[in-house]
Amino acid sequence: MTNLKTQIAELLHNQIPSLTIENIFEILEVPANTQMGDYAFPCFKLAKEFKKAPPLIAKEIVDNFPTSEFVDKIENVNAYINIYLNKSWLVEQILSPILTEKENYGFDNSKSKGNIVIDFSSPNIAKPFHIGHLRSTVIGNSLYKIFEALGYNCHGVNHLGDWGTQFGKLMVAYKNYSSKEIIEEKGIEELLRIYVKFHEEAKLNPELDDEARSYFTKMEKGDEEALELWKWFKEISLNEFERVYKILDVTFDSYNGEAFYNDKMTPVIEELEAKNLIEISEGAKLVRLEEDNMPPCLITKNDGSTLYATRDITAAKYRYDTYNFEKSIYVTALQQNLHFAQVFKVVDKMGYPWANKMVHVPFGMVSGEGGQSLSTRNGNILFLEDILTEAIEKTKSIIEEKNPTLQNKDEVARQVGVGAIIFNDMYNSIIKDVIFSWEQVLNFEGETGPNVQYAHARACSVLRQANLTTPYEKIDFSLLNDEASINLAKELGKFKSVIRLAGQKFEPSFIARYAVDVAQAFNKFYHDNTILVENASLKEARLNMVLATKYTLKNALYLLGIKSPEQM
RNA sequence: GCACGCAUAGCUCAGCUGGAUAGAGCAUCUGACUUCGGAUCAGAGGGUCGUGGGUUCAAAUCCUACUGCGUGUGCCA
Repeated sequence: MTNLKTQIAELLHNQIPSLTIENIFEILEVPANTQMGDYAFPCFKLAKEFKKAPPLIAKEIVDNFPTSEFVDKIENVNAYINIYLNKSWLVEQILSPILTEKENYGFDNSKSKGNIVIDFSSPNIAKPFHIGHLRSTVIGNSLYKIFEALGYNCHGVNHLGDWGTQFGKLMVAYKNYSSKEIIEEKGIEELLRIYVKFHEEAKLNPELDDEARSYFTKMEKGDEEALELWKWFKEISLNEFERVYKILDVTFDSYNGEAFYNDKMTPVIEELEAKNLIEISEGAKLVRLEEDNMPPCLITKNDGSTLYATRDITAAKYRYDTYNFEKSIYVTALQQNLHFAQVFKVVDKMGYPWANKMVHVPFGMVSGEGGQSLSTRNGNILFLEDILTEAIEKTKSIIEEKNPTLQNKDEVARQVGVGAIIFNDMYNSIIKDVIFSWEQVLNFEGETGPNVQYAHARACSVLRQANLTTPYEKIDFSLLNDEASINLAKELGKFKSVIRLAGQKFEPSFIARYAVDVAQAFNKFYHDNTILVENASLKEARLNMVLATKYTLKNALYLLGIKSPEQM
């Protein structure tokens, strides 16, 4: 499509030499209504230069427009120049590249554009994986695939929350409310119970918080008993996480969490001091950010132990040294906006020019129906695994009803059920808050993941029933001249520019919206046209359209981290 | 208080760096192939784009003030 648009821009450039092809390209638009052509060029901006009314300019350009093999008609409506392309040329221009690239359509697999580090998922150890962690995991995973498709070499980092005062809390809780035996038996469930209990008790007994802090300080100083417990809790949690990542089909290149930076922070603090950025206030070390309109960034507490920001600044530096990144992306909830603004600013003040390559990608919060919060501390939790299980079960019952003879139902149910959850989380702009609703998550009709998967499965089904023999070079694309076919082709042609935009805006939702658009255009095409017709050349032409749709849908879903079963 | 974010149909939201009658899905109602998968398709109703100013030939989109909601704001992450 981009190619098409460039060619139109070149034609117009011959008529309006004062504008560059790039300028014209930018002004060119796709009209809201196909009745108004395939492309439109508004002439308002030419008024000053030509010193004429825009409609007159439009008319002159149209009158002098040379005949072209791929422009069927060109006319002006007021100040707009509407361009109607030759449809068989249009369809061929779009479908040929797709049918050449096949499974790689849309993807630049070169890894030639440099490194990108994506910090995502990053759950806190000792807390179960709940619905709130899903967003970071799913969005980060999608951005990883989007940037790979754009030609970058991505590195997924699971910055585990495996260090910090919370461990002190857990240790105090363990000593007071639990035992080795119970935790060995119940695992993370018990860790959660005592963590919640700790917060309840600490409200009445603030000394508990002090005790927790001192336990964490012990950890930082290398206390053996404390570290032993820490290691144990971490193992229990990692097992749980791995199970969920497997269901979601998400992987990481590194699990270097906060603890990994424990022995790397001292040099960074010294560097901050050497660069005169540190001020000591009430016993704590901090970096003043008043002139940047932000509160100060705490580097160490008054007992000398480190904080979240200390570890993130250290991690930022480590990642640049290790990956020499073009971008370093942090996918976390918007509550952390200030934190990352501070961290980025401190890195900037340290004089590192790559500070502006760090990006925080914030997303909105998930709350329960009725708006209750779902925080770990108050124990009001929707466990992700329960949600996934429920979605998979529901999918299975739908399959039993609609397609009882399907092979490997369990695996397909997993792909569709999980796809529904993932899709639901990324269909809207990620900054929007999400109110978790079973009704919405388990709805598989309309703008949903299963709906897109269904369109893909239908395409596969038709292709299975036909023998596609003619190579696409010999297909007569002029046979695909009905409105539904042309609209579908146009939709398919947008894929690459959609991926580019999704990357620019860090918005997987662009891909999700696009997948729905393609599915809808395909459903319409499928409904209006019988594909397996007698006329062999018409059948082959339509089958190639189906094939191109299949590649596009599958690849779009892939970018979201969703599988495309051939049957469902 | 200050900072940041959000505000479009009954509900959930699109609307690309301003452009021609503001679009989907859900929900409600009506209808559809004796052939390829009805998790589909077609149609109907439903809008002072939070409010007031401003910039512009042109504003849901940009600027500004206000209102409402959310988040954050020195020793959690």
